[in-house]
Amino acid sequence: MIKLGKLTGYAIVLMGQLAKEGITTPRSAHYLSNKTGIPEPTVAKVLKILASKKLLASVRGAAGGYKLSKEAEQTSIAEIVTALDGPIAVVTCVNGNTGPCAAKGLCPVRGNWDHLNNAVTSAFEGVSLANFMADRG
Amino acid sequence: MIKLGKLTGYAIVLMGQLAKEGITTPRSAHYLSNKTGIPEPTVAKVLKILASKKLLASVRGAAGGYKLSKEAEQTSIAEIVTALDGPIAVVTCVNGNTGPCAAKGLCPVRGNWDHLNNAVTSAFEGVSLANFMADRG
DNA sequence: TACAATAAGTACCTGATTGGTGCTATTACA
DNA sequence: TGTAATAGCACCAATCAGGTACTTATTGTA
Repeated sequence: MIKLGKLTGYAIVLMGQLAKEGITTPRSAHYLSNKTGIPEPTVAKVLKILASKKLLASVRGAAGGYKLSKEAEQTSIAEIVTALDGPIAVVTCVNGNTGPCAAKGLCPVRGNWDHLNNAVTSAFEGVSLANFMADRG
Repeated sequence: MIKLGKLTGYAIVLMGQLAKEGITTPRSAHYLSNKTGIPEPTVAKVLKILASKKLLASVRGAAGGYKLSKEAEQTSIAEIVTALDGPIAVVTCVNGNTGPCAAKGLCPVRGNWDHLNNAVTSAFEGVSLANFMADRG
């Protein structure tokens, strides 16, 4: 189904929420859980990952929380996806990964996966978080 | 990881092999297994699926097998992916699917997934099986 | 100085998805 | 009539992702 992980979906939703709220004051996991309906432990997990990848800035201690580390226009969906699901790769045997591909020498299309991979990657890079928020009533 | 299913990878490899061999005589699952290194039962399964989706034409009986139902130029990767992994959808809550999205009313980016989805879909549609075979030594 | 609120980090459990296998029926050719 | 091949099931097993819990670290406030 080519689907992204659920967590990636949550990440986009959460960052979308933060984009709406602005980047002034940090928001806690508890607050964002209420706002989005995503279970709090899961929200916390996603936010931690995003913070570790520098997509969110964290403020520790009482009255702390998370906020966007840059404007919504500057953040591409590709960055969020990469943070959650790792590098965008449609098949496991793309370049570099020599081990598990049993059909190494036989694969008649070997080396051409990159072509497809780049197409998908640029599709994600072409959409920013701000694009996501744009045409909404 | 945005990855396609393994079977989808096999499918592209197998169709690539058939493209190389031409569409004259049918090739058996046994033969294709030898050629590609993919285990025979798995090859059989993938070919069955591709045939049921009309991407391959099957010939039953002795000396039977599978061949491409159309030229490699006419077959997009999107068709193969759709046959194996179902419709291309990056998240489960894209339009129509109302049930499982718990954040229905809350989701701040609701309705904008299509944007992303279309980008990915056209990326797959833009690559044909022939493209895959093209620049190979 | 103590306490409360909150993020950071780690580890684990569980359930769904998917890859893989096997069996039986059916078809066609020699 | 026997053999070679696909068709169509149903089933098993393993991997992986989602979710949860627990502990530690940090900061503001009383």
